[in-house]
Amino acid sequence: MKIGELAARTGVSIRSLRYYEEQGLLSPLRSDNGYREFSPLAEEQVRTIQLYLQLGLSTDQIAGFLHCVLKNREAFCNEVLPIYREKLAEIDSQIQLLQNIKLNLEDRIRSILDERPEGQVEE
Amino acid sequence: MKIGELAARTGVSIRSLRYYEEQGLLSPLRSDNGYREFSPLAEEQVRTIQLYLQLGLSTDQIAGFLHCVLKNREAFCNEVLPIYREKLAEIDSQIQLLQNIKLNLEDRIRSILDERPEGQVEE
DNA sequence: ATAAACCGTGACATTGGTGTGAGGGTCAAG
DNA sequence: CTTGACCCTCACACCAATGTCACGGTTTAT
Repeated sequence: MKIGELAARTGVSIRSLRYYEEQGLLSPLRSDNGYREFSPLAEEQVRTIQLYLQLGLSTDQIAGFLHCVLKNREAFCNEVLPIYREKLAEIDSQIQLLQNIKLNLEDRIRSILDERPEGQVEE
Repeated sequence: MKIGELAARTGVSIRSLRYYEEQGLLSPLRSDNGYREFSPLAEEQVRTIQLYLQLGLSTDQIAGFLHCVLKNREAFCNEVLPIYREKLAEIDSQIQLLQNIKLNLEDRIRSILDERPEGQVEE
């Protein structure tokens, strides 16, 4: 199938599909006229890529194990687990950072409300 | 004081101080030779800017109320509260997103460990 | 044969605070 | 007068996936 059809089937933009190829995540054949020709398997492949992107992995990381997970169960691809763990640690520290900011903001909001029960003043 | 001294006092890079000026957060005078001349008050001003940046506010948002909060208590600056609330909502949704990814990652890690108690396989 | 709907590549914009380097003034001390 | 430590502006790089032009070739249907 051509790129437009793949885009329609997956909901992923043509631009992104071309980018995935550039990053080594897709390897469509080329027709004589230069058009990309995707196998039917590409559809699932794209959904898999999207799934990993939504986990916050980079195309670089995905490229490292995509080949394997398309053929095997994830558990058989040794690249995956360390990347998941690394990502999890990263997420945890981001959450921590955001929680701290959140507490800080809540404090400050409370202070303002305490100090100014209803009256307001302009600059 | 000149920019180098302000940078040394606050720990903020010269580059950043110039950027703050560009964003309207600092308005140093200029000496005859073109050098920026900061008042002693600038030191506290920079610390205040840093504080807001660490809350995740943009220079644009900070510019909207910095003038006021430097002269009054935050509670008297009406711009502040809505921005805090907006930021808080944003933070909450980011945390939510990260929590979802975290749960997803933990599930997937668990699946892999369940499925592969110890044996590994190469690609 | 012509228009509409595809496809191709290349390249710049986005986000936003900061790093970094080029190229060039200013000024104080030796 | 020279050296070194300041200062100035301008401008590109970064991160990374995606949007969006421009410009041009191909295919399909009328």
